[in-house]
This record gives sequence, structure tokens and C-alpha cells, in this order.
Amino acid sequence: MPELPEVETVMRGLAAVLEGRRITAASISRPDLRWPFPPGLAARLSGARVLGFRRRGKYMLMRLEGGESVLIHLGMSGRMVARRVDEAPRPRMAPQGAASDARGHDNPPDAHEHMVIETEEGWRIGFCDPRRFGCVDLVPTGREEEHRLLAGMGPEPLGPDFTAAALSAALAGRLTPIKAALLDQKVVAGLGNIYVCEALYRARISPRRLAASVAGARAARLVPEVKAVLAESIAAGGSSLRDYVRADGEIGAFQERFDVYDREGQPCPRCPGAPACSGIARLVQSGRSTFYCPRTQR
DNA sequence: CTCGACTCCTGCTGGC
DNA sequence: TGCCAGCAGGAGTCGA
Repeated sequence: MPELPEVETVMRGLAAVLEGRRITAASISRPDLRWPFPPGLAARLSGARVLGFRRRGKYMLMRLEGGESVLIHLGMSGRMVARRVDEAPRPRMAPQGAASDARGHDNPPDAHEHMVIETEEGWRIGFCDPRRFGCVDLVPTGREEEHRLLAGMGPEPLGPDFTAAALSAALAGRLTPIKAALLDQKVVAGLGNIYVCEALYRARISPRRLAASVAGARAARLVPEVKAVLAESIAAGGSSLRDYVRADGEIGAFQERFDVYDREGQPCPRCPGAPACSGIARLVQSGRSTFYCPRTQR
């Protein structure tokens, strides 16, 4: 489930292969993902040189020569798989080893590969998205922020605009739990379920706390923890859960460092042996799992 | 305006 | 050992 660090990692992988290169071929294998592909996408990609990449929240923007940028969202299951054109597809990477491959029921490696582009240097990039929650669109370069999916998005959490004061202002008056508010991309761009849980844990803030009450000292605690957990994850190459794989096919390592996410019942790293701490708890908020330490998060 | 429920989709997991 | 229900969740949409 790509969140900001995973998108950043994928984007860096793509940039290494595509930046400054010319796209020699592009193809689309179905009419839509979450929404229809823009008309003529394959034709507009073919022959264009890739000038650069940037990221906005969980969106990647690939700038093409000719004044257009490609907007890409990986959704929940999106992967970018890069390989040489003349290379056989590599088997899908199984998180627990190759055991499941032997049963023969697995999809072929290229299943759900909905968009493919190739470069003059012989690279072939496939966008796989089994659940098809991702999307691809075209937007005029320089006007990306006006795109309906980017307009109104909150500050970049790693940027200078994401401050305690800005967060407090965004949360003022909001009666929803802080957990839900941080998932709102209009409050801050790029956080998902995993990093919200991790940041709240680090900041010792209860996920159930009223968003509006996260101001002052609490906001001042939370903002640096959000930045830290994201920066650490990017440095580790993102986290890799289930079907998410980096552009280069290697899996990220950050999931080994989760303090709370998906660790229900395990000891809280912050209170080892504390009799009052019953370990990491799980609760469901707006239909999603939240993991936290009931003793130290208030 | 704000918030929560619902929806999309497929692969993986766990319980029987 | 195999089957299948249930869960996973980003984010737009809609109804209260």
C-alpha cells in the first residue's frame, strides 16, 4: 500500500531509468484503471522525452517534452516493474520466499500490467495494478496543482510549510479523531494508515483524540515525528507489504522497523515489561485498523 | 460544512 | 489438504 515513502522510492527508481531518455513505445492494455486513461495517452507518450520527475503527496508527476506531464497514482496495489526489453519477466516476488510459486496457481508475472513504456536504451517499464485503484492522467506542465486530484491538497509533510502552526490551523474545529484527520490529504499530503499509526505512536498521541485538540505542544510533538518516520522510511527504501515492490524489483526494508503497525498483541517497544502495558492494541476507526499503545498514547 | 458509510478491486490469510 | 469468506485499504462520492 504505497504511501509517501513508497511513492518516493518508486519515483526515484523510475527517474534513474527514464530521466532524460526518450520513450520509444507505449501501450495501454485496458480502457481504464480507477478512471479512464486519457485519450491518446499511448500516442502522446510514444516519442516523447522524459524531462524529469516530481512527487506531490502520493502522486508522481513525469514531465514530458512538449508541455505535458503524466500524473500517476499507484492506488493500493500499484507497482512499477522495470526490466530490459529482451529480458524474460521475472517471477513475482513472494514475500515469504518461493514456496507459493511451486503450486502453479500464480498469475503470470505480467498479469495486471496495464501500461507499458519502453525507452531507446532498451528499458521496459510496466505499471501493474491488480486492484486497479490507481490512475494515470495527463496535465499541462506548470498547471499540475490545478488538476482536480491535486487541487486542495495539504502541505508536503517533508516540506517547510508543514509546521505545528499549519497543522493546528488545519485541524482547528475538526471533530473527527486525529487518526482520521491525518489520513485526509487536505490536512497533510501523503500519509496513509501505516505512517499515521507510527507517527501518532512516536508522538504519544492517542489515535482517538479529537483532531481539534491536537494543537500547541501536541502539534509541536507530532510534526517532527511525522517528518522523522517518513524520512527514515525513505532512507530504508520504503516498506514492502504484500504486493508492493520497488521499481527495481527489490523490496524495501522499513516494515521491519514498524513500532506498532500490524503488531497487535506484541510488546510495546516503549514500555518493555511495564505491568500496566498490555502491548500493542488494535481498534477500528472509519473501517480501518489502528494500532497503538493505550498506555503511552493519550 | 463536516463527517462517516459505502464503493471500487483482487490477492492473501486463516479457519474450518 | 482445499476451499472460500473475510480482510486489506486510498480516496472519491454521497447522504445524514
